Amino acid sequence: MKKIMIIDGNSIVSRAFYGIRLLSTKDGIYTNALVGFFNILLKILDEEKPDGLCVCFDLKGKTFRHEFYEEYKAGRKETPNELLMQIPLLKEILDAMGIARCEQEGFEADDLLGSISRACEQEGVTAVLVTGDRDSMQLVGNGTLLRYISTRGGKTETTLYDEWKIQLDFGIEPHQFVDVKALMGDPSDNIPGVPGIGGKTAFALIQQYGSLENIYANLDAPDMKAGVRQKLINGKEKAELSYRLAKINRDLEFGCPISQMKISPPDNDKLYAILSRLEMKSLIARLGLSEPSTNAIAATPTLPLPEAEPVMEYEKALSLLTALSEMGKPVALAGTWGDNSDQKAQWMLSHGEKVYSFSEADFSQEEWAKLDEVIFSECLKKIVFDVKGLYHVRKRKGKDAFGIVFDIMLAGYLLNLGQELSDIATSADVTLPKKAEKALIWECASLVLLEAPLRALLEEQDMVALFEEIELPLARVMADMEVLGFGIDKQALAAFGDELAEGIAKTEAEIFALAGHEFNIQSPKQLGTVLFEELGLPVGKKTKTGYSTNVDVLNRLAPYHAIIPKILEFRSLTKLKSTYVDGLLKQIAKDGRIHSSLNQTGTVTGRISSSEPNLQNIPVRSELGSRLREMFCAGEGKVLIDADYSQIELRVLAHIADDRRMKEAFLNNEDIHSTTAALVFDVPQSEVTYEQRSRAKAVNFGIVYGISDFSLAEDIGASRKEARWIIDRYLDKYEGVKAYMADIVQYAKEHGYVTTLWNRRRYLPDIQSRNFNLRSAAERTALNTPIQGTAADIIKMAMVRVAQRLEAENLSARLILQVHDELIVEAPEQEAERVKKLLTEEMEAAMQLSVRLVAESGVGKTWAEAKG
DNA sequence: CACGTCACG
DNA sequence: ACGTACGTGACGTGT
Repeated sequence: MKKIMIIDGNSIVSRAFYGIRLLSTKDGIYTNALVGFFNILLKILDEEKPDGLCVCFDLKGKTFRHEFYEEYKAGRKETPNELLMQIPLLKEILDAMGIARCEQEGFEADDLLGSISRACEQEGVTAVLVTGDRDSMQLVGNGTLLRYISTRGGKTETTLYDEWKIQLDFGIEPHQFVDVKALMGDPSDNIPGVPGIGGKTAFALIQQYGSLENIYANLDAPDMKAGVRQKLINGKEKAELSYRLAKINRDLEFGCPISQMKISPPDNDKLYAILSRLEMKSLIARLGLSEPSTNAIAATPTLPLPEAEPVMEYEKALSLLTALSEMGKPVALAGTWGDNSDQKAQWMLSHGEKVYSFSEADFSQEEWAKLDEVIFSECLKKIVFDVKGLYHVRKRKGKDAFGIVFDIMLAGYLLNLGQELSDIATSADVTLPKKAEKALIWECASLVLLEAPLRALLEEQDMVALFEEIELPLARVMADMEVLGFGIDKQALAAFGDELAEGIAKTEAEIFALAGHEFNIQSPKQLGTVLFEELGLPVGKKTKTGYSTNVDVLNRLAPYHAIIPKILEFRSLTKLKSTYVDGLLKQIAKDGRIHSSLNQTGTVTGRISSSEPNLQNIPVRSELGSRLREMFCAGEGKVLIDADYSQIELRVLAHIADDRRMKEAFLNNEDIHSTTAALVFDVPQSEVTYEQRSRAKAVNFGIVYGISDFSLAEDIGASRKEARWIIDRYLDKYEGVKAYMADIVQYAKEHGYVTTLWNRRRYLPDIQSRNFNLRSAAERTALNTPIQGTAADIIKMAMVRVAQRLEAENLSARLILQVHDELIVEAPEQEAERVKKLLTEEMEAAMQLSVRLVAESGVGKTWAEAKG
């Protein structure tokens, strides 16, 4: 046997349990953890294709508890009975499947994993540990790999760790996890750690000093913070104890020889009986149990990983690159580079059969410069993973990259296949070579295998234009935007922060006076106690954990007590200070600007998202908050040009729904909310009241989101009946919209997905659900996604067009930010008028709809001014 | 780490 | 009869 997979049964089954909502058979046997466990197991078996398999369990007296042990629950979180009951069933199924189990009285699953993998290392067998527990990271190395399982939003994600990946993700060696845990402790494992030292400090200390021992040997080091030093001194004993507790025992007799971990054929009849009793039909089908001759979990041969062929001779390298360019078929490109410019680069290229490796170290400076130029030239067509990341790498070196024709990450995003290379391959049914230590060769070999199948899928789903005309060129534009960043007036921002701090102190004092004592206003729990128990205010909404104290609730309470407006004021002030002033100050880079990250593959609708910091949610609606936009400014001698689409989502709706009245309103340049009010309330356009217009506006928004009378009533402060009447009137007047709402839901039910005008696709599995809530949410999504997503397509197209025109016209103005329906360009003052015109033109021409797209623009030194 | 809250489109 | 609008990201609290 060459490779064995060792599964932490307890960890995986509990991940599965919490990842899937409670399911039960008609006899009331819970099965969700079982279903989830086998989904995960089959998925990773398929990916890893090991020769042997073993599932470990710990036996720590965790058996079924009767209800009179209820008091247990009051304290620590105990494993719920619904999960415990499924564990014996799991073992039964594993036995029937012929999968080895390993459990030793008094041993933790961790120790079993550690000891079995140690035995594998001694026998030269690769051990792949499968667990959702970070503690096992310490076991990685010497041929032991770890597949870390996490569940996010019901989806299972797996990450394969070797030493290299651990170093990359955590910045430490695998064995140093013991030292880190000794410092930070782990309450769930009763490991105390050093009091006052959390994860961040622990990792930083170990990264700096290497080990616990070395930290204590260097307590007097000048860069050791005094507070940390004191905590370390006080907690020395606890640290040493924690170290012993955290270290996984790898020398246990686990009483189950590795040779017996071979996967044996399942007992068809027995397995069939158990699974049908548990109503796990899809597993029966996946295991091919109706036909006992087939065995779906048997290992199938896997692709060999090619050896990398180093190209070290300059002439040979050049002729090889020329040959690859002339082949006409794109080649995969993967590489490593240092963050420090003095580190040598290594690039790998592959056309499918071989992987060629080019190391900077093998060439003279001149030779390498030439090779670098050829590799990144337009003639050599390349497939990469994360093209935006590549542009950044190149920029850091002062270089560019041309000829990138395919990005597996972007294709995986558009095709809804997942974020990581191996997820994408699995979802696209492409077999990759086994992932080995040689990560770069693997990546390069995998990229080239994925290109053709993904391109075929893009063609099949009519997304080639979206990919080639929007997303791929957009990646370059976004990379430029990230590098440019947004200028900010640090002094003004800090001064605003001081102003807020004064206001906060004053408001806080007033609140304490009104409440009669001090408390933490920022704690919803404490605030709830003060408002609803001490002051006896009427309880409106409740949350899962207590009283709701959100804005809506507080606004309703405003008439009852003078403390309420003060709390609202406090909330808005602290929000501004902590999230915006303090948050933004922390993010100002050395160049005095803010460089947020723009994520091209993060949203389900096709929008871009912004983070660290998020510049897409800078306040604008409140007067005080919008002062922040005065701090966002253009550089010396430059101005900002801001343009936003007017009513883009409703225009898209008018087009998609092909609604006669709505299109007419836009063609006549009418105020859409007034028109809607006039139609719904049956008054002449000129006599629409403020109140009517504002209600109509809420309905227009509501329609785009997939309205319900309840929520509309909530929003406009009307009765549910009244809201119902308004919606009905609306849909009678806008017949096209009414038909669209029915049609799109029908479409989603038939196809399982909805699309935008550029064929961006979103799958809606819940549209078939028998659960009313899930189904309704999916129906609203079916309504909203084509609208929001098409608007996203349009502004992305506009960004590409704007960037291309700026370049074509030799202007030095550049896009610096996008906020969903708004683009911000920074330009030298003398370019302002030209750019303003160009910007609105390109935004309006980005897509031809049956109604005009309209963009409105402004120019100013600050964001506030430009938007005004 | 989950939750509540709130900022934006 | 159901429970209640789409999509994001950041912060602070508390388990």
